[in-house]
Amino acid sequence: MTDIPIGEISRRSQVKVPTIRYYEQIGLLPAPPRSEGNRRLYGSRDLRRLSFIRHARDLGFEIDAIRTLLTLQDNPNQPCAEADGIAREKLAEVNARIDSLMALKDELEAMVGGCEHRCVGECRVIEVLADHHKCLHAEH
Amino acid sequence: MTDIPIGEISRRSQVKVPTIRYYEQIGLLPAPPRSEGNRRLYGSRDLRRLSFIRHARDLGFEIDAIRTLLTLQDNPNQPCAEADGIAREKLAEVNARIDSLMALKDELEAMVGGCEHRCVGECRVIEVLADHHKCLHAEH
DNA sequence: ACTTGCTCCTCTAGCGACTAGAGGATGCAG
DNA sequence: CTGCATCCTCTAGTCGCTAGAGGAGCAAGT
Repeated sequence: MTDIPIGEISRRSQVKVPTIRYYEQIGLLPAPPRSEGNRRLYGSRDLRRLSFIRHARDLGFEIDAIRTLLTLQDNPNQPCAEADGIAREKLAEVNARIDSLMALKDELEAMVGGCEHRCVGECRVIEVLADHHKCLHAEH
Repeated sequence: MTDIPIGEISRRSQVKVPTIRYYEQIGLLPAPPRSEGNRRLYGSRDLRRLSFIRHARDLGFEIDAIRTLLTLQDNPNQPCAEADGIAREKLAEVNARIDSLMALKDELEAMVGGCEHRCVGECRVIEVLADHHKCLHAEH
């Protein structure tokens, strides 16, 4: 499992080629050795690291948080309070985002449902956007 | 309700001063007349437009969609199918985002709950991120 | 008249996390 | 040996702002 070219590691990790190069550039992925023809050659360690990154990105972790997580992963003898903290923070963030999206969903549903499809002058979508008091939720 | 300076219209519309200037720059808000001392002077029409924009942004509409919505608002004699369509699209998007955030929430909760807080070597947070098969949801 | 302190002006550069494209080198199959 | 896929580096663009420099205008107090 060694000497994997960038295209193949891209396919296997589901991370696009330019993104992999970008990760190298910002120091998230170590620069791999090169072939005689100057091509990057990756190993299975890199594949694991890339999959880790991709998975964490999918879950909405920011690059900086991932950087911390990767450092933790590299020295496994430390207490994991920090990793746990990062995940907890993310969880709180996700919950907040769900809440506001649910409110938004209600509002959009009311907009779409309430419109009689005649002309813009009477359109509820436009009306609601123009006049905040027509909102279901007053918070925002 | 005329000759409102940028700071006041910012306070009233809840849109930050640089953002208002940015909206002018990208042609979302018309350039207002200026005072002798070259200061922007807004009217209540601008206030309504800015509130509309802000509200739509809060609801997650992109600038381009808002541009369309504003054009529609400016000519109220057209059928509103387009505005309705934009709102419907947004609704579908929001629903999709809620779904994926709910999945994410489950996953994060399992991570956080499952960790025994000893050291990184045994941390479930790191483990789950490193190994996709430990996920609750296989889709991503 | 002068100073203080606030608001405003323009301009440029930066953010995050990529993505797109130019222009060229390498590698491999037929 | 000819195509074509893959790779390289480099720069610039995306979106929706945000930050900061450096300066001008304005209103109130002394």
